Formats: sequence, C-alpha cells, structure tokens
Amino acid sequence: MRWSQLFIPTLRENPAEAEVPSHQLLLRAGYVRQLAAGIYNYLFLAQRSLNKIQGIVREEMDAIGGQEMYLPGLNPAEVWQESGRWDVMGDNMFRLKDRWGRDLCLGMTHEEIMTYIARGELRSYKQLPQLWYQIQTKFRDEPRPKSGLLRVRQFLMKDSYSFDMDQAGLDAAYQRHYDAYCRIFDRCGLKYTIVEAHSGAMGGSQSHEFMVASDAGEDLIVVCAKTGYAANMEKAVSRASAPSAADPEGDLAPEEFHTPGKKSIEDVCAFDGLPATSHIKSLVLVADDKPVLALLRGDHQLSEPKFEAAVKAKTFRPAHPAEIEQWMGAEAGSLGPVGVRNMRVIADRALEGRRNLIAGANKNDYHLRNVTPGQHFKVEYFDLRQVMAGDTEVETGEPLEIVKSLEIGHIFKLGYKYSESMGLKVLDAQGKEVTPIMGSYGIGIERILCSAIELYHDADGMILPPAIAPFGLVITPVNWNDAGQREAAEKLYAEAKQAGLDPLLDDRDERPGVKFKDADLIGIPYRITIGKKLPQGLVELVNRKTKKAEEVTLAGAIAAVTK
RNA sequence: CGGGGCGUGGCUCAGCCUGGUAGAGCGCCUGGUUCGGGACCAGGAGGCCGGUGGUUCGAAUCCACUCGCCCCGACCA
Repeated sequence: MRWSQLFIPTLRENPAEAEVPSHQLLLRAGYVRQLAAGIYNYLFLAQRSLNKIQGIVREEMDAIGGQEMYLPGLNPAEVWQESGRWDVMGDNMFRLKDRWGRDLCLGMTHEEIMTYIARGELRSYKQLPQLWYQIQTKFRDEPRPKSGLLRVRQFLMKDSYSFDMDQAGLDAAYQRHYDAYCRIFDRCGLKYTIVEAHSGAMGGSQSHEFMVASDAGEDLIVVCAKTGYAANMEKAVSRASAPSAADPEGDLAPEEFHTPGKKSIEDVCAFDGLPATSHIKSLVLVADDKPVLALLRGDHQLSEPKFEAAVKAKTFRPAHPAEIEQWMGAEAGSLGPVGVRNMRVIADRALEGRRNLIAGANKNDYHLRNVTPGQHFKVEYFDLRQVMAGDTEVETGEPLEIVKSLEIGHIFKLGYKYSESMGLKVLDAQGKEVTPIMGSYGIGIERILCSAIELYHDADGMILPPAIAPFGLVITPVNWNDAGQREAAEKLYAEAKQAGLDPLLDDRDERPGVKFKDADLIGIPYRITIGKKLPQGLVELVNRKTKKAEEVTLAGAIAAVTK
C-alpha cells in the first residue's frame, strides 16, 4: 500500500498518559487512540497486526480440529443466572436492560453460551468430542483499566471449549491445546514460559498459563533457570532460605519480656536485635466461620490460596480486631501460639524443627522468647507461605527467580462445572445419561501484540516479529521527486507484492529523516532504501532488528528479503 | 473503593502561588529554498483554559461542587 494515502498518525513525543512501552509506542506509532478509560480505537496499523495474529490463531485452532463460531456479545441474564455467574461476576460484568426492562449483559467469556448451545443440540456420545471456538470481543468492567491495551474493558479473546465423554478425552483436548498454543506463540515470535496455575474460581483440576516476562506484567511467576521449574505465585512451592541467625541451643522455657508499643515484626526485631527469621508471625483468620491461627516465619508472607487449601475452607477472611481481642486476649501486635486452645493452630513448614523463637505473648506489649513449636504448643504443618526472593527449588535446591509476567494464554480443565449446572447430558453407548466433561482455553489477542512490543522495542520504536507486523517490508525512496528513484521504487513494490511480502511503499514527499524515523517507529521488519547508489544499480536492505544495512542490487533486492 | 497526580490549540508543556490583552516548541496550511536519520526562511490558521455554580468591577488564575484521564493500592473468570 502507499503511505501517502494511509492514515498513520505518528507522534514525535510520547503522550503524557502512557507509561509502559507498549502503550507509548502504540500511541506514538499511530496504531491506536483512546476513546475512554480501557476502551481503544484500533486504527489501521493495529487492525492489520491483529488480523495477522488472528490468522495464526485460526490456522492453529483449525489444525487441532477447532470449529470456529461467532457468538453474541450481548447476552440475556437467564443464561448467566443458570450457571450462577450472574451473581458471582458482580461489578465486573457490564449489565443493561432492554426496552422491556429485561436484564442483559455484555459477555465476559462464553462458557455459558457454548454450554447452552451444546445442551440444546448434543444428544449422543456419537456426537462427541466437540471442539468449538470463537475470536470475539469480550467486555469486563475492570476496576482499574491500565497500561494501554494490557488491561482494558473491551478486548479480543480467542476462547475455545471442549466437550468430551470422559477424562481421557478431556486430557487429549487439553494436550492438543497446549501444543497448539506453543505453535501459536512460537509463530508470533514470542518468548514465553508455561506455568502451572491455580484454577481459581473457574474450578476444575488442571490449568496452565502462558506467560511473557515483562515489567509491564501484573502477575508474578516463579522460575528456576537450572531445572526449568515454573509456576505462578499462587501455586509455586519452594525451600525457604536458611534463618539469618542460628536458634539458641537447649530446652529453654518461654520467658516473657516487655515490648512496649512494638507491634510489627520489624519493630520487635529492632527492639530485640534478632533477625525476622527468628520470629514467629501469628495471623488470626476466620475460615468458614471458625477461627484459625496461622503461623509463619517472621519474614514470610501468607499465601492465601495455600491457606485456603490447607484448611479446606470455602471462604476465609482476616479476623476483625474485636474478634482477635476476644479470642486471644491481646491486640494483633502481640499474638502468639503459646496457650492457645480455642482454635486450630497451623504453621508453615519453615517453622518445623526450629527452636527457641520469639512470638507474641497474647498480652499487650509483651512477647515471649524461647518458644519451640511442638514443645510449647501443638501445631499442624502445611505449606502456607508465598515463595520469596532467595528461596530455592524444593527438589534440587537450585535458586528460584520471581519474574513479573504478562498472561497471554490460559488453559483449564473445567470438569463438570458448567455441564452440570446447566444440565448438559448425552446418552452413552448403554443408553445411560452422562454429563460431558469440559475444558476452556483462552488467548488474549491484543496481549500478543503488546507483549511482542514489550519484548522487542528500542529507543526508535517497535521491532515487530515479521509474522505479526502490519507490513512485511517498507520501500523507502529517499527522494520521491527523483524520477529514477520513483521508478525503481514502483518496480520493487510490484515485485514485493508479487512475492507476497506485504510491502508498504513510502511515496510521501517527505525528507528522508522523517521517513526513516517513521519506518523505525511503526516497526516494519525490513526496509529497502533507494537513494544515492541507485545510478550504480544498488539499493540498501536494512534489518529493523539488527539495524544492519547491506547493499544489494536493485534486481536482487526482493530476493534478499525473502532469503 | 482508599491514596496521589493531572485536565490550557492536534502533541508536549509554560502561565495559576501574587486575578487585569491566552503563550512557547513541535505538528498543520501557503510560498520559496532544500533532500541519507524528525531541514531552513517568510507568511498564516487554529484555544468558551474539562464542566457548573460562586467570590469579584474583572477569573485559566481564588472557592465549592462535578466530570474525565493517569499512577499506587484493593480487586482481577
């Protein structure tokens, strides 16, 4: 296409509202413009790139037997009420009423609608398995849209759903998605990590997230460079670092000491001169209406998902200050496990085998020293803590790293959650009704573009992987008014089109500097510059990524790009 | 929802404290000179200073309310 006729509104300066690189560059390079918080207009370049991404996704989904559908974004309330998610989704769901006052919502995801279709049509085991997908706009009323296209209220998602007769069928569908996702992200040129994930409110048994390391990310994952271990924060396990100071020897008896006004572990450390690792952190939580005392090493943080799993609670919350007073006889700053009989006491494994530690005395402004778990109080051990910097891999002791990452894909074994709640049943070979088992698999389309930009950019702009760049090649005659250059440019342009290179011809009457800057900014992988050496039959091929330029003959230029 | 910041030509920002003619750079338009990394000269267009109400002879500037946007936190199938 011809640049002079296109709408590519590049900016010289970074718009003030943009902070993360992908947001800045999407705006500066004229890919997108904001309409409202978390709502963006995708202009010409963004649309081209997103189309290419969707093309790749489509090919790979089709290759594993996916059948593409197009489902409504506007949904009636009833379907969501059946699954119970009309209430569960709360304020995250956009809701509206039609002219008759009937409740509708904008779809956040499509488990319900897919299950609704399946329920109406699938009758026999002979019709299974099915694998359905769509690439469609989703709406979520995010509490805080941010970071450009990374967290928005309207976005594109590829979501697929598998329906199988049994666990083995689901396992196979899951594995096919896992492999297809790898091919998709590989083809899009991304570097990613696959982590085991917590299934969360989706329910189900197994789940993996596809993550791209980036400071713009919102999730933390734990990886081991040596062993390849990778998990998200909710699920990651580790070996704790050694305590900073050795425990005092001997069977010492707990001994009260006065700690006026020292509430936090930090305060008490400063007061008694011992490191946080020599202290016990005591948290009172209320799990399914029953109080639980959770103990951690002073420097550790409670992992809420792990706590939830340990006590097998449906709901839990921190205890209110009044409850703590009532149950423990002291305020939150002076709590400890010694003498606690009215609630379950659980501790993180990092406290197992420790001796003579510091804990609250359950008496305001007093702590105890020489507290030994198992000896001075009864306790059950679980893995309760969040992995922290300095921890090592459980099996090998190799160092673990905590990496900020962006989630670009997520696959779930859903199980029977939706098929059961919505009454999807088919007859098996024995004529018996069975409930199919489901899987759900998502990819954030815009996030692929964003993470590519986050991964690949420099001071001059984007460096998009060829497969997802809006154009494959830009042809830049240095002076459009030079008849010879113009002619050569037209020739290369026609040739490049022929070769399927998806070329962009910069036929603008602009100075060369402007053309070079713009080409770099919008991230086209290759540029052919037609300039001073044209009389010798030479042009220049520039690689956007390496910035290397090589002289090639006019006749051989297009071949040089494709090789 | 809690905390912080910001709304002034298309973009980046100054002016606001201390009220009195709305500014700069970039971009845009016209003409000319230029043409290998965001040119130069000359001329020009473009702004109810987010909105509403108040104080005042007079408000971009002071006060109140309100709307929007960004950041941190909470939240995040």
